[in-house]
Amino acid sequence: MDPAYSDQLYRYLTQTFGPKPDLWKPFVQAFDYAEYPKKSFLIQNGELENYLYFIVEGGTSSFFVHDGREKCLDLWFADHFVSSYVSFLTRQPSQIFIQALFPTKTLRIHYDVLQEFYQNSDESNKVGRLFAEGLYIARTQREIRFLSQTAEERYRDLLQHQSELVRQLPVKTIASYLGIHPESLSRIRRQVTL
Amino acid sequence: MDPAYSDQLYRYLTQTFGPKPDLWKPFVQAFDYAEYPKKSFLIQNGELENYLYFIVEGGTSSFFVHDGREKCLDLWFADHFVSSYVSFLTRQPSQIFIQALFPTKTLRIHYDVLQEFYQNSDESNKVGRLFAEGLYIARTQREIRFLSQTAEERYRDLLQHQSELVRQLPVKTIASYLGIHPESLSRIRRQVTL
DNA sequence: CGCCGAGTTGAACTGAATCAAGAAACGTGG
DNA sequence: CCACGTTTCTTGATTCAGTTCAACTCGGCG
Repeated sequence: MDPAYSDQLYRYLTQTFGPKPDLWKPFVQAFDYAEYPKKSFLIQNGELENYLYFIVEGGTSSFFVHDGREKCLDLWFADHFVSSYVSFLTRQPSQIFIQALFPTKTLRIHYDVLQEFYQNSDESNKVGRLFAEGLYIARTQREIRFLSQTAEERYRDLLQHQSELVRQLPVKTIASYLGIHPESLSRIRRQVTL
Repeated sequence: MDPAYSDQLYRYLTQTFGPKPDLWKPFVQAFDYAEYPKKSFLIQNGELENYLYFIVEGGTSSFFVHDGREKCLDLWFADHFVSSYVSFLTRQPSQIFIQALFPTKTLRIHYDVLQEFYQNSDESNKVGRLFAEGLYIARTQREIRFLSQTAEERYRDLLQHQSELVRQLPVKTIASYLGIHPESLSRIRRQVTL
């Protein structure tokens, strides 16, 4: 494994959760490298999620399929963690797919290894707590947006705050992230662009 | 304070997070009693959330107001924790209201006191992690339901799994929890009951 | 060159919102 | 304990956002 990847994870952890060299050194060691070609799956519906992935490069979409259409729950890119976290936590089969939107490089840690950290290291539980709290906050904010904004408002906000993302990703992916169908986003784009 | 309330919290913690007498005894001590009349607010929009509440008796609705209509995020009843948790965690003003649906008795712990536990007790971080993970799972499941079911399907499921709740709460509260307006739930009820 | 997935457009449709009005239930004070 | 005013619930008519289905275009790629 390119040690630069480990350094990237180490830096991310230090910046996000504080400098804890005694924890981060063994923690980073516990990750192994995994690469996913564009459109390949980190996990599929029905499988058990055994990993928490740190995205070194690339990006992923988390979605489930209903009536043959993809329903996106979130998108994650470099320097973020991704996982079918409900499956990971509950040890139940995943309801969702996670797919690489680009060729994606990850460092991943196995469930059993993370549990060892939680059992043996006090600080790791604090990190786990902060991580889960962050996910909860993100989900709540998204729910508030869905309950209070129209699809067009959500699209305009995305354009304003994540315009690179809108440029790089296909319409169908953006539409799914916004909770609408590609045809609808296509119409919204005509309105908004003109 | 009625010591029975502390016992109830102690029992809940032991059953949910495991028997940890050395942690639970001082932890339960750190809560104080607070009572909320029906329709009173545990917290209002714009205020900073300083408490995490354990509901001893009664129930609450967490909602924000958009275009003059209440948008419910969740309902919590006896033997559960409730808080404007995003405000509590981020120390930013609350976007939401929490209102007592019935006369409601709570034990509540102050933010500063909880932080002391997190700093001084290793196990408390594990509990905080498990708690946040549980909230994240609940939010995710709710988002999946919203993205894959119609309002009528969500109502039927609620009837099936939480019929007492549907009986006890006003239509407008149920409607808000289902993400629709009272007029729409009224129409759905006509369909479903017949 | 031909094909195939991605994006766009149109027309009809649908679930739920909106606005308005009336009926029922509630609680509050006299 | 009743009377009154205020919510709450229901119903109807209309509108609207987004879906559905189908047809067509475009750009890339084998």
